[in-house]
Amino acid sequence: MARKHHTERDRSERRELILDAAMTLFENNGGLKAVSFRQIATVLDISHSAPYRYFANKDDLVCALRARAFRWTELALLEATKQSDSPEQQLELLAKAYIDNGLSRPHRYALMYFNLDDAGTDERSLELMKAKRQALDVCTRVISNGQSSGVFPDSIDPLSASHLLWTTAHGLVALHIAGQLAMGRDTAVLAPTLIEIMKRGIASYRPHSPTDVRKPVGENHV
Amino acid sequence: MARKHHTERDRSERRELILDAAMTLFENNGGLKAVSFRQIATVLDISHSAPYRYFANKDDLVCALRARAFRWTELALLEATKQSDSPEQQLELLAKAYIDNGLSRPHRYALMYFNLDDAGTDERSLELMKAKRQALDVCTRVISNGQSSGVFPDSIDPLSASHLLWTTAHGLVALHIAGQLAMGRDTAVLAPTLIEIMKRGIASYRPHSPTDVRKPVGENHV
DNA sequence: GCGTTACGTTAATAGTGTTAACTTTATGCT
DNA sequence: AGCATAAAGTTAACACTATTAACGTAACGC
Repeated sequence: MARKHHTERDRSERRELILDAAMTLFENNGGLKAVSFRQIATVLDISHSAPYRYFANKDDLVCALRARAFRWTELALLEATKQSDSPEQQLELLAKAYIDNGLSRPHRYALMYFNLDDAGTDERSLELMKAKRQALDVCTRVISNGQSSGVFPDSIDPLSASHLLWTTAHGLVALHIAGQLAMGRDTAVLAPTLIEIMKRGIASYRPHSPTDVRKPVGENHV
Repeated sequence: MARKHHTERDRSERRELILDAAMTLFENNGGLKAVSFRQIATVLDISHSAPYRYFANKDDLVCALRARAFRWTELALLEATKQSDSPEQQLELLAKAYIDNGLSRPHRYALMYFNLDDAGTDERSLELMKAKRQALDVCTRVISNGQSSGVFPDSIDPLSASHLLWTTAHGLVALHIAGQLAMGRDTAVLAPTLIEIMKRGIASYRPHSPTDVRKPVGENHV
């Protein structure tokens, strides 16, 4: 029974309702396997093909779920940066928040990353890309602020630096939740070591082309 | 029609045949979605439930596939180390081989890692763990050799160092093939930067208490 | 030769994504 | 007001999937 429609707001409300149900199924049962149009329809008490009016197919729905997960990540990162005003501490808090978030919610983390991107150009893919970008920007801004106030060396641009940190943190979290890092070594020990090494590495890093070095960096930073 | 049996060799031969078919389906169609017992049975001209005599279920079969992928990785890494006798060059070759391998075969890489480990204790899981461990050991040996000959600092134990390098390389490859690193930054540029930073970081790294890191750490979980 | 047993087969169950054809219903227009 | 329209929802169907049970069959050890 279609109640009301034609208003764009109502449509997206129902869309969100479907996503809510899908995300609940995902979180409760731990995995995409438990997320099916039929299960969603059951909990929402609608027919199993009704969600197709809102999502072209399952990939489309999953894409929206992933965007949601990235938005939650952004919120967690934003929350972390509010705990301090010092860019240096903010960066540390950011790393900690990111890693903790990933380790404590492995399925959600896998939802975001364990998936070969189809690199679609439709609306949903753009929404996903935007969500990813906004999460990353939290880090980029902190680095940018730190460089402006002279706390961080500006031998590397903020976006590249963000990508480097993201890459490093992702390696740690992804390997851990994939069960590869449980071979006697503990992630809790590996993480600080990795962070320490990255700090020292970045501090002493100079790009290959000498003209790019705008500011000499000392080894005694950190 | 059962021809011959009771000989363990024949049984594992047929098992390998099934795995061959599964892997071919996987590689050709790019993903686990195309790997089904029925498709395997079709190409092998057997009934769709025959493979169940060799694999308890699909997870079991996939587990065996993953072990295979790790064994191939080990072979690629071994091949790389043969290109040089210097541990320093070997480590560089290792990193390059690992990254190239992952980037050029994203689906196979995803098969290995994009998957939350059930941490099963059955025979198949042990086979998988062993394959992983043997691949990692290639790196551990190179580092160990380098330390013995004084080329690498021994401020960190070889296994920990291997994990660190693995983590770093995995972050790069995993993020790239998940499509997250295609935002203007090129992985080909990011990779050398990351390697450079890691080199500098490890070179200047000193553990907090020198005896701490050289010993494996117990299972204090996060 | 004969029973055991692994191997293989068919049939059936239950669940999935997806599409098509149909019905309902709220809305905007006349 | 009434009516056409288009969105939303429904049912039915198709073509897959994993998995299991019941049933043959052929090779091996005895």
